[in-house]
Amino acid sequence: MTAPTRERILEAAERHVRAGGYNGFSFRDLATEIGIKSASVHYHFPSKETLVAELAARYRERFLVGLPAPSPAQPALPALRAAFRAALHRDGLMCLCGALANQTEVLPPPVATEARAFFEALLVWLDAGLTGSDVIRRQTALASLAQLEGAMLLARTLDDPRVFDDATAELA
Amino acid sequence: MTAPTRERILEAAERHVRAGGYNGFSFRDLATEIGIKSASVHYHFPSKETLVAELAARYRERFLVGLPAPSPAQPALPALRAAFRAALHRDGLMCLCGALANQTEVLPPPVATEARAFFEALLVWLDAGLTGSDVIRRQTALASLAQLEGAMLLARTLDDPRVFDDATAELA
DNA sequence: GTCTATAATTTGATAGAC
DNA sequence: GTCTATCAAATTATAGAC
Repeated sequence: MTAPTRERILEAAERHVRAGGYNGFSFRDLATEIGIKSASVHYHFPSKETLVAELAARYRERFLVGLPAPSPAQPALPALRAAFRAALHRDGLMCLCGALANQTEVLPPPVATEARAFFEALLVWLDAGLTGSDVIRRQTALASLAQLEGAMLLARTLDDPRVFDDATAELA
Repeated sequence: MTAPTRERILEAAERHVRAGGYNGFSFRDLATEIGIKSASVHYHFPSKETLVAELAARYRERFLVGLPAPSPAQPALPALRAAFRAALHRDGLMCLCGALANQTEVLPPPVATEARAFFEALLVWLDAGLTGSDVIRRQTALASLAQLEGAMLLARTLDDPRVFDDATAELA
């Protein structure tokens, strides 16, 4: 009942990126953790760049699938807050794309592109679920997304998940 | 009129950490940039851990000195927003402690401690400048700090400094 | 204070056997 | 698919000459 190796690699890599960013782990770390050799990791993913780019794309897709369709019955901000909260509370780690976004300058371009796409997708989703003028919707979307990512960051540094709840109470 | 070597090392290191976090640069990078050898960097700072911990402490002290004393005439939130905005616009980089906070798990403990102290100090400063009940002041302080750090992160990933202004317009 | 030289380890990656 | 073996480069750090 163990997941296929490729999947276990992605899971281990996700934990590591969310904990320490792109440069915070090695192929050997992943290999040791799942009980294989680093050469076997390279069999599944030719390079680190490839692995993390796929990881970020997968994270974005899954995150978006988990969001409800925008509707008056399901206000956008509480729904997005719940999604971020779940990501933090499930394993106490940063948002994967937030962890990457923080180091844009040292990321391989394909990885930076994927991380950026996560935020652009969320801004589009938010815009569709908000009301008001173009300017107001844009500012609200950016402000909310900033607050959610920042709240995860604070909760991580201060090592207290309740910090997230307090920092985003107004969005609930 | 060139700054002393020790100071130039700190400046180069600050740029690198703010761009790519703790693992995003090496002593050789710093050395090459300022025109010396990496062994000379070790003369000024025995280890990378020492260098970055001092860097974070210095960043915190300077940041706090740049903030006005809390007073009714100088509302806290716009003042803090201006300070973060200046840090971003001066060189288009992340907050140093935000860049570190994002990788708490892989930081040497002394560095993680310094990064954390930055946020604790700002929360104390904010609390003194806000009004309302204990709970309200705490939530407002956390929410504002989260929004400011997140806005810097978004501005970096989306590569557009105006994103910060839009994401924090309500704090002005 | 800065250099050359170098040690010890880690890293991303490849070749080829099984 | 996974392994052993290995590589070239990079990284943190030290010793000792100048």
